[in-house]
Amino acid sequence: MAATLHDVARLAGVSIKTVSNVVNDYPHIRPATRARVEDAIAELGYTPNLTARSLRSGRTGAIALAVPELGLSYFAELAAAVIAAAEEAGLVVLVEQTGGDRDRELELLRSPRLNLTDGLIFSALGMGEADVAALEVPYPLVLLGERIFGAPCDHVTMRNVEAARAATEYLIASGRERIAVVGAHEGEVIGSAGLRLRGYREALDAHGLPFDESIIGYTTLWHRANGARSMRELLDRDVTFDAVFGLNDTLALGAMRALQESGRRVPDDVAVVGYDDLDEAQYSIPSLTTVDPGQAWIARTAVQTLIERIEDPAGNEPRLLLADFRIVERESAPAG
Amino acid sequence: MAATLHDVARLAGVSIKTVSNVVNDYPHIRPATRARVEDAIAELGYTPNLTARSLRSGRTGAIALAVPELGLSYFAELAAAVIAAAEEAGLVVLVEQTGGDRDRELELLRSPRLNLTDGLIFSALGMGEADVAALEVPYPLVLLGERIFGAPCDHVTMRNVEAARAATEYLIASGRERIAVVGAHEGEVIGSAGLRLRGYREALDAHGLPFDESIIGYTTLWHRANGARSMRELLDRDVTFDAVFGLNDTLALGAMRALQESGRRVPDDVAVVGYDDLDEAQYSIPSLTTVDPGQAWIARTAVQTLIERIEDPAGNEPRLLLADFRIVERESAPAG
DNA sequence: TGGAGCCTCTACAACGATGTAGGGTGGCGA
DNA sequence: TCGCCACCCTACATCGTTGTAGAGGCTCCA
Repeated sequence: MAATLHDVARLAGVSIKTVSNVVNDYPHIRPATRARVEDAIAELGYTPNLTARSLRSGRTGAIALAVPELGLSYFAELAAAVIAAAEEAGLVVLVEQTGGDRDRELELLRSPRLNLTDGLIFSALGMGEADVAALEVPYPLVLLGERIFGAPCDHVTMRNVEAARAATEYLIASGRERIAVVGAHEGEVIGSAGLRLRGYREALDAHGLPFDESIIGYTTLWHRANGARSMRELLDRDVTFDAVFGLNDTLALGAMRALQESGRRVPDDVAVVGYDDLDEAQYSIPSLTTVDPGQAWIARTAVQTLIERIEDPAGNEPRLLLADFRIVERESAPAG
Repeated sequence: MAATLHDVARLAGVSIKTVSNVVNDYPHIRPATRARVEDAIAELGYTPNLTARSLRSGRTGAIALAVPELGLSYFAELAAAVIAAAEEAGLVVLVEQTGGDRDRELELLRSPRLNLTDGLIFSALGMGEADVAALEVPYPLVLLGERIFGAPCDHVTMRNVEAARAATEYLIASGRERIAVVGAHEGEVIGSAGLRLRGYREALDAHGLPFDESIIGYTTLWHRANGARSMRELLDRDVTFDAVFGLNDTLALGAMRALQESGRRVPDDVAVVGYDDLDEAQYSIPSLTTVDPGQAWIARTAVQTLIERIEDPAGNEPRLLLADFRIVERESAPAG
């Protein structure tokens, strides 16, 4: 069994509290005592039991991160950034996958498993405005994503509408007029899909271009496979378009794949723009023009904000923090 | 503050142990008592404090997973599979990133942070045979990867040599004779790179083909960017080859990118085979022929094995468990 | 009628750490 | 010489839970 304070104390001939004081750098300890205790610690290979410390202190030193699925590159990169930021702050990260399923998300928020952690960074995908009450939880919570605004907790996210509008305007500025969309969600207005589609429509409106339902591709999960399938459906419809806005990079990459299979050249026949700036977007053929939505900043800010909430749960009013974005020009859609 | 057993007990007018018994489905409780306790639990919204339970029971219900980096798709997909398998067993997963750095790996193995968990699934990348002693740890440990064999712990991994040999033989069978490699590690023989290179050489030997150092591309981390860079270096050397074996898919995808940039057609001029069968390999242009190394099985087996070790730490001798592999034929290298 | 044995419940100790209160030292100034 | 204070250390209670021992009441059979 692992050594405890008790074992060390007995070996060093002091009380357990003195050992605890040595471990925690309490100043008033005679150098001789300290040395004796440190020797005993080294001899027994003592390390503090974090579970016991947690029980006593009410802090675990761990935070939870809930994402739909790590198999989706966007969330893998998000998790990587969150874990790195947490590590710098001395925290470890417990990762949960919800599958983007509303019921599992709601269940997770109430799950007692979370009390192994000091707080939660929660990327919602299935919940909607109606579930806002479920976010009123008795632990520090930072919300990511865009399903819900006006939540009773801090919210770190991106400027979806503005960024999607900018991406669409970038295509328009390069001379494209029939811009298809891949990845829209039927009837959805509150999630990434709805907001990005709104930005797209705003850009069309601002430039006097018509919104044409026949070049909007609908899908469910934003997988590569769905991007390719959605594009094939558009191609089968026999409509014309000279550009595609993929509502995220994986969709755009899948769509690009389907376009090229069908004999279209990218960007000559059809320009393609994505959204997320995944690592992979640099290495596709052609490389993908996309929106960098500020994910690195989001991860750092989410961790930072959660830490503030943990240290001061009452704290300020819930805040809404928005990342800056920028268009990353690559081959799939050169600037006009 | 959250309600405790004590609060529930007072409200229901019973002892805390009785409440504990209700919570834990101990059978001998009068229905009337049980109902009273359950009402009190509902009224106070009591949930058990897992930290206290952990301290008492010595189990946390969490396991740790250490990988080099979630930004690498292979490890993201591995983590997704491990978390899913753990969830089925009622465990949560704490994810650590080591960056593939030997010192950080060694530090992690000794870290007291791990005692928030019941055990560790450890994917080593920087450590070598010399560090085998560091794997003698006082907690259940399952090793992944191939840096170290003969470790004093269970080891779940893949048949690197055989699979790489099969991939190379697949290329040879399709008529290729000058097969370049991307992703070799200078002088390394014990890691994935060394083992896969060995399989490659075995295949060449078995078919009487010469091993030619001039068509071996060396890199460090297996990023797309390094695959592309390594391929550009090969192209600059002005050597000839009619196939490329990327030691993993991301390298192969980066290499394919560089090949096409230089005007080579894949697979007509150069066939490309990868290793890992990432989701992405289905959607590249052309889609990537690759080795499915049995990752899903590895994830399930690692979790299963770790659970067995947690339940019976003495248990059997350390085992070496090897996944089956298969070649997945796609466009980048059609069968001959 | 007197145990034996089950059912239902309680009191207490323990997991390993830390906060609080307080008990001895010794030095120093009055 | 006394009292005060700073220093060093200890004893004990506590965090919220579960295991152990056992108390009391009941049924049932001899």
